[in-house]
Amino acid sequence: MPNAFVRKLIAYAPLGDGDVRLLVEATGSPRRFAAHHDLICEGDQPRAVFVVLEGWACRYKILPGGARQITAFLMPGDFGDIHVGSLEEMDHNIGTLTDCEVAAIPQGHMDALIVATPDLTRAFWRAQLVDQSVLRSWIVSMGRRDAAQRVAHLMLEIYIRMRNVGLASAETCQMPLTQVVIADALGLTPVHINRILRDFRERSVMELRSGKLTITSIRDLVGVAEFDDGYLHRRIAQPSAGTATGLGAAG
Amino acid sequence: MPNAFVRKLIAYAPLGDGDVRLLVEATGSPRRFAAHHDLICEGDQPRAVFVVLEGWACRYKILPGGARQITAFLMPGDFGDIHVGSLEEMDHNIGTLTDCEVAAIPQGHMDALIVATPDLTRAFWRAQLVDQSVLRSWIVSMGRRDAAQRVAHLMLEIYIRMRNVGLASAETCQMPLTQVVIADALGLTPVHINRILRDFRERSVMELRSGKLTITSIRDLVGVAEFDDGYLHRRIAQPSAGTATGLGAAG
DNA sequence: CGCGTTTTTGAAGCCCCTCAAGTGTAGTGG
DNA sequence: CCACTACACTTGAGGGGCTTCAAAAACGCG
Repeated sequence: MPNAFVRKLIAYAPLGDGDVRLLVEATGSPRRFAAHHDLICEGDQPRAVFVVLEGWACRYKILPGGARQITAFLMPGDFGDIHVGSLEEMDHNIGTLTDCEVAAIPQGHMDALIVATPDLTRAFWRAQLVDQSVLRSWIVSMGRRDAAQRVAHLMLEIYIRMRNVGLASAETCQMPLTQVVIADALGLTPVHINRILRDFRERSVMELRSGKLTITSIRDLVGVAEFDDGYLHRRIAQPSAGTATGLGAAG
Repeated sequence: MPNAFVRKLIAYAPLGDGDVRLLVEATGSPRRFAAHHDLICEGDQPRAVFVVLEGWACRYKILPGGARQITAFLMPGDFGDIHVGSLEEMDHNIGTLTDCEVAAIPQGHMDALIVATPDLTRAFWRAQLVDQSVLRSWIVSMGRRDAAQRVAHLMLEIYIRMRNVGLASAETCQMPLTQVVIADALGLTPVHINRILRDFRERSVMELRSGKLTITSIRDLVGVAEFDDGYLHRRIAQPSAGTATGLGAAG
């Protein structure tokens, strides 16, 4: 079974054995990091593209008051900006949330990998577009969704992303985020996250327990999150069913 | 004087006459659009990369309840995703906010333009990284800054971006956004935006009047926005002065 | 001048925050 | 096996920032 990096990219474009071998070679010397370790900090000069093979990491910024805002989760298979080497310095931090296995692909190697074959090129481009789509989706959540909707939306996003790399079963997946981390991602307080989760648990919508997400009622969760919202306002209706939770990127 | 597209890209990498000619040719047949016109909608298949030469546009999503969230402003010189053609359909809308002059570069042409010369490649890559940086910056604002900070931060971002394409003077720039638009970008209500602006006006911090932004006290505005925040938490302090407002991307 | 859009202001209410304390739960060492 | 510690989770009470609702004033444009 190929690693999560390969599995993620295959979801964006069909990759031949040669392509897969290139990807595996590029991530051939991963390193292990403990939880809460910064891989790279604001102001550092980036030299390589990080690829998370195991565990969870995140992008985040710290504000003067000490508040933290997480801007993205990096789950198995996820990687940093493919062209990050053309920046003089990082404008945010990337740190592990759990114990991680991380490979660092030097920028020069990455540049070659992207154009190695047309399939790989397209896979990387799509991955990049999906990442941006998720960023926009987060902005929409923070701007126009209340706390319950944000939590529901994030949980669905995570569940689908985990499923896309083969790390989710029908109703559950690993979800090692603490309530503090969820709060820092959604722009809320841990206290309020706790109340939302209690409500979801009592209403049998979803449950977060000992690092595992269990979706009790996918219908209710999608309903709360208005997860299918984008489709409602299209000029041309798409009658295809099941697209709401089948997307590569979260709505 | 070259168009805003050229001016923006030159800010990211030095471009020779040949490069400039390629860019001017690519945007040679712009079209005019009235304000409040959708250039492309959610669900549409993208075929070209839009380049805003004059006027303002924005990316936005509409939620089931009818609420709008703007996820990015496209000012003169700004353009859409350079690889958007590898997506089957748009997941958000792009619409004009004012009368606009917009060029559409077909995806195939764009693919060639990006790799035409190393300088152009780097300019496009950096522009893309800055766009993502701005997206992350918006997430930070929505998550961890209060209303006054968000307004101040957005105004500074816009002012600097306008200055980068030569469209700002020492203290002012055109800013044709209504308070409703600002509210839809910051995840607030127009009523509250109005109160924030009144407060800034009364405290002689900044003023928004008849489509023009006037920064009365850049010091106060930077202070309110905590615009320099990122630098405070670097591992290695950078003693260089004046970087706070000299960045290509807003903090 | 007349009309639509934008801006402005007030009053009341709710969502989420802040502060504070208490309850698990896992790991460690005696 | 049980203290002890550290961390995460849980719950309550009170307050504040922003929203909602409503209406009037000002602006821009034919």
